[in-house]
This record gives sequence, structure tokens and C-alpha cells, in this order.
Amino acid sequence: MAEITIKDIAKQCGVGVSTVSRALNNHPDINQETRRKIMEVIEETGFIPNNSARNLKRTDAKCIAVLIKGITNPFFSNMIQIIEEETQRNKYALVLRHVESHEDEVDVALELEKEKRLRGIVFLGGRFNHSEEKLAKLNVPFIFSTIGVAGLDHAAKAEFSNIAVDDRLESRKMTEYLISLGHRNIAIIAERPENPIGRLRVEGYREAYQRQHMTVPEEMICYVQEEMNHYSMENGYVTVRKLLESEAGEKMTAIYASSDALAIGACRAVLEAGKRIPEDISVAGYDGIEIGEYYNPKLTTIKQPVEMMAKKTIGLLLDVIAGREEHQQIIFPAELVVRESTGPVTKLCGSD
Amino acid sequence: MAEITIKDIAKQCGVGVSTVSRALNNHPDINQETRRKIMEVIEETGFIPNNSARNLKRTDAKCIAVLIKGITNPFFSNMIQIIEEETQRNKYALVLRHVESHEDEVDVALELEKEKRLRGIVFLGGRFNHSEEKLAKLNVPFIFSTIGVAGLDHAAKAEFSNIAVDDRLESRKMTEYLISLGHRNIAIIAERPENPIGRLRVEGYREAYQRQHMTVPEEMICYVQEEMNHYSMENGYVTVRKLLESEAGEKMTAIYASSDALAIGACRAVLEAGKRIPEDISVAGYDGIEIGEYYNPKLTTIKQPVEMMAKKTIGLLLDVIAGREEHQQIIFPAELVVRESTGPVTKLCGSD
DNA sequence: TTGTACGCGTTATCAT
DNA sequence: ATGATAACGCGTACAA
Repeated sequence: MAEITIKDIAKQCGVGVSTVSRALNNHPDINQETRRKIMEVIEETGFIPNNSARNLKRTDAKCIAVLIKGITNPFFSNMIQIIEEETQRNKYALVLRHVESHEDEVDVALELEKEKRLRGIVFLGGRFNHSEEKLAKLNVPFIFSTIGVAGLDHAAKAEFSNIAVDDRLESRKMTEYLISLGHRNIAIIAERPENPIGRLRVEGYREAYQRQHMTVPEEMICYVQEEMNHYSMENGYVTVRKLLESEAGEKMTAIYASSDALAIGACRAVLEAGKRIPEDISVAGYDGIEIGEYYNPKLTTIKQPVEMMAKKTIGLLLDVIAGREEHQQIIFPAELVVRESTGPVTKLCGSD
Repeated sequence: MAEITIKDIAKQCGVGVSTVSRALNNHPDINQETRRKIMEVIEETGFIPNNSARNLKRTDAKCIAVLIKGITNPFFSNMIQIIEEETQRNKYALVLRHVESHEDEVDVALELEKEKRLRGIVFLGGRFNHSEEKLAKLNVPFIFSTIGVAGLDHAAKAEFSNIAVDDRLESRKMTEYLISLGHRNIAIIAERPENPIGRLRVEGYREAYQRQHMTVPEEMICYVQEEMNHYSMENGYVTVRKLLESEAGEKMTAIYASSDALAIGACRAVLEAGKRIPEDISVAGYDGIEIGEYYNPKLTTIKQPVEMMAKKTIGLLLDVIAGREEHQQIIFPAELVVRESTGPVTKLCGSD
């Protein structure tokens, strides 16, 4: 077995280990000729430096980590791509770590910080419910991106950055738009209230009614099924099918799902019930992912500015690392994109 | 800064470092009382062992890695979930590594093998075009899963395992089905020929015609756009829009896309051209991902048995690691799922 | 420009 | 059951 190490290379080249190390790391003070020779031997032998040993020793690894909770959420795939590009453009190494649902993302971050000598961390997805003490243990700058960090006091917020859209406001925007179309009984399919994002979006929904001095139709507020993936189309489908069988389902003229994936599932349930979209029931989503443009009918949604958000996330993190900036809370405006899945109320029996 | 280490804990507890190590790793020969005390101090201090140091020293890490090329491919998200569950069920640690498009997955594997002391590797996605010499450098068992490994001799195949469906056969199945509906001018949207999977699927398409003693409509064979993500809906959309403007587009009565994502894009292009699915043009996909069931119309597709494949991938890998099994080439049967997006030819001008 | 020797934080081996 | 100490493979200060 005998793993081949830097010593073997040194011996084979008749040089010291440090010279090999210098060759590997492109150190300035090394004879290019000896370097060439060493690299040749490395090539031949197929020697690969051990990263664990490197990380242990190195102090200056320009490396950041992105921790993603819920990789199945299609909203992230776009984000990740841009984050990769941006990180690379800035000559930073990137550790992309998928956090499994049973893991705690901060624990993972703590581990990774030691293991890889990180300079900064991005948290993508998951809920924000971390104790301040735990967060305080992180020794490098970190950012929560596209996570609803609600109800935190300013003191805590100074310890990290936050990139997001105003979920409450955007949610209100969507609801107001639906109301403006004449809808009164708008069902909302929301993330469970334990999730801050879910809560904020429901609050926005409520606000829209309240600002019109209309009573909030509480029976129209539905939550996703706990036991299955919260972002799956299946969840939207199952939830809306149940809804359609209920009393609230009879009255509703519009469905507002708090993610596009849920909305697609909702559409299927509506279609299967023999109703038309949007003639019988309007359906709207949230996120602005690719499928919304391609679905039939095209999905009305709240489009988050993913590209800008991803770029700002990395940009700000690197600025904070470099000491060029302080931690910030940045809210990006999202866009109400009206497409084909929503329309004016036509149902006559809608009002009771 | 002063990173807190195992020595600090030892000092603070008044014990030796080895005792702390034993406590951390749940070693059998340690007094439970001292262990409890040590763990308490660890808890208090927030000490986290450095993984790099651990990996460097450890010899028996029960750990496998899954390398995914093309994480944006929705076909994988399902697979990954099951792989995670299976790995955990077998008490193995899992390193999920996203391989960026400019990286070589075998290089990454080589690095990771040293860094993490891996016991086995799974390759998911990407094309199979690795030199045997390079693969030979991998010292642990590895499996290619859901990757078309075509045209390899048996000698090479004994060095690793392979889990896949018979892309040529399944592709033929789909084409034969479309032909049986009366379609003659079936456009195929395929991965570029450099990709073995793409090639196999086109071969299956050709075979279907040949077995019916019909000439293959070469002008109906389209490849995805090189410059954008090969699995994106956008690619399907752009490709089919171009196709529709061409001469071949006038004649075609069916489109068979070699992934569901492409098929969805194709549908949008067809719809936008004012044609109905399947009345004017039938559209079929390949993969059997979730969106196909929810799209409108529901997508006819070749459904790969993801769950079985994922389970077998991990099962076989662990068996090979344990010496219970030899490397194998396993072909799973896929299923032609007929849904709403395909139907009999109705177009009269179809035959020229 | 190059080589020697030490240390990174941990686990394994060997005493005790 | 526990402690001292030698590795693990590499980077780097220092000496040459």
C-alpha cells in the first residue's frame, strides 16, 4: 500500500523536502530548472499531496465555505453556480458543504472552520434558530443568505451579515395583487410556522387583507405537510388536494404557494380536480425559479434577484474578511412577475 | 487567536492527552467517570477536534465519497437523498463532493482518497472518458453510477463496478413506442455525441427505425446547445425553437428529448409556436424526474428506477469494500411511462 | 538557492 | 485504566 509522500519525491530527486514543497506551491525562490525536474517526477509517480497535512500546517488558505441546507431546493442550484463563479473570480477556494437535515449547520461550520482554516462562511437555507453563544464561537466572518432572519436585535446583527428579500413585504405584494384581481378567498400554502420565512410570508399575507380593512380568512391559511420534503411538488399537490376537499377549498378562487415548487404541485391538484387555471382558480408561487417560465400555464411569482444576491453575498463576505466593510443587513427588492397562472375572479359562487 | 486543542483539555482535566482522545472516540478502555468529566469540560470550552489532524492520523475511517458532476441536474437530487440514507444506515460516513465543470472527477477522487482516507468512491454524472492508468491509481473500490460506460473491454471493467440502465435499449423502446403511434418524423434532442450517454441514446433511436426497415431521418437528429447547461430547460427551449424554424421542424410530429428537463423546455417552445401537445406534436422525455408527473400535460418518459439504483450502488460498493463481492456491471430495467404528452399522429401534412 | 529540523493536532503504541 | 511518546505528511524558519 505504502502511500507515496513528499519525502519519497525528495529522495528520488536527490533534493530536500522543502525544495519539493517549494516546487509544489510555486514558491518564488526556487530554481526553475530544479522545479521542472521535480514536477516531472511528481507527474510520473502520480504523487498527490495530502490535503489533511496541508490544512494542518497552512495558515493562509484563502478559502471560504458555503453550507447548504436542503440541496433539493431548486432555488439554490442557481445561486450555487453564481457563488462558485464569484468565488473563483476572486481567487478564493470554495468548500461547498451539503448539510444533511439531521445535522446542525453551525456545528458543521465550527468543524469545518478548524479543519480547513476557513476565512469566511456562507449559510444558505435552513432556518435561523441558532443561539448567540454558539454563533459567537465562529471565529471568522459569516453571512446568512436568503434566510429570513427575523426578530433579531441590532446587537446580534452586528456580529454577522444577512442578505435577503423582505419576505413580509413581498408576500404582501403578491397578496395585494391577487386581491386587486378581485380575489377574496385566497388560500396560502405556507411553510410551517416554526420556520421564520414561513411566518413572515403569512404575516405579509395577513397585512394585505388588513390594509384593505378586510378580515383575514383564517381558514384559508394552510401549512405544508410536515412529514415530507417541504419544498417538493408532491407536498404542494397533497396539501392542495386536501384543501380542495375541504370547505375552504370550495370557496377559494386563488392559491398562493410560498414556493414555486409547491405552486406546481398545487397546479396539478387543481387541474386534476377538473378546474382551469386561471379561469377557475388562480395559482401563484414564490422564488422565481426556472420551471415557472416553462410550466403550462406560466407561473405568476415573486422573483428573487438570485444573481445579484449571490454576487453581493460573496462580495460582502470578502470585503468583511479584508476589513474593507462592516457587517451589514441587506434587503434586496424582489419582483412581482405576472404571467399566465393568475387572472381576475370569475367564479360567481365565490362570495358567500 | 489561540486555537484550543486536545492538550488544553488534557491540562484542564489533569489527565493525559491520550485519555482525552479515548473519551472523544468512545474508546472501550476508559473509566466512564473520567470520560464524563472530560466530556463536560469539552462541552464547556466548546472544543472541537481538528478533522485534518484526525484524518492524518486515522487509519480506519469508515468513510466513502460520492462525487457529483452536474449538481444542477435534477435527476441527481433524488438519488443523493437515498444514497445519504443508505450510507448512514450502514454506519458509514459520507463525503458528498460537488465536482465543478472545469475539474476532473478522478483527480478530485485521488485527492480526496488521500485527504480523507476513503474506503470507496461513487461517481455520479459526468462522462466516462478516463484513462485506465489514471483510474488504476485509485487504491479503493469505486463505482460509476447512472453513467453510460460504453465500449469498455471486460478487462477494464473488472477494476470497477457500474450501475446503469441500458440507454440504447431504453431509447429504442421510446422511439419504437412513438413509431407505433404512427410517428415517422421524430425529432430527437440529444446530448452532444462526445457524451457516451448521448451517443447511446441516439443509437437506440436509430435502431428503432432500422428494425422496422425504415430509413433513419438523419435531419431529425438535433444536439443540445453547447454553450449552455446541457440539462437546462432553457437548452431544450432554444434548441426546439430553432428546430421549429427549420425544414425538419415543419415535418416533425414528435419530439423525443433525452432528458425530462429538455423535454419541458421543448414543450414550452411547442406551445409558444401555437401548437398543441400531443394533438399537433407529441413530446417525450427521459429520466422520470418529479416534474414530469406535475407538468401540464403530464410527460411521457423513460423512468429510471432511481431508488433501486441508489440502493444497489451503495450496497454493492460496501460489499466490495468488505470483500463480500466482486466488481460487477449491473443493468437495471427502466420503464416506459406513457402519460399525456404523447399521442397518435393526426397531422396530415406529415408525410411528404 | 537549498537542506535540516521542528511543529501543526491528533491517534496509536507501548509502557506503567 | 492511564500517561508518555512516536508517528501521520506537510510547510517553513533557520541555517548553510
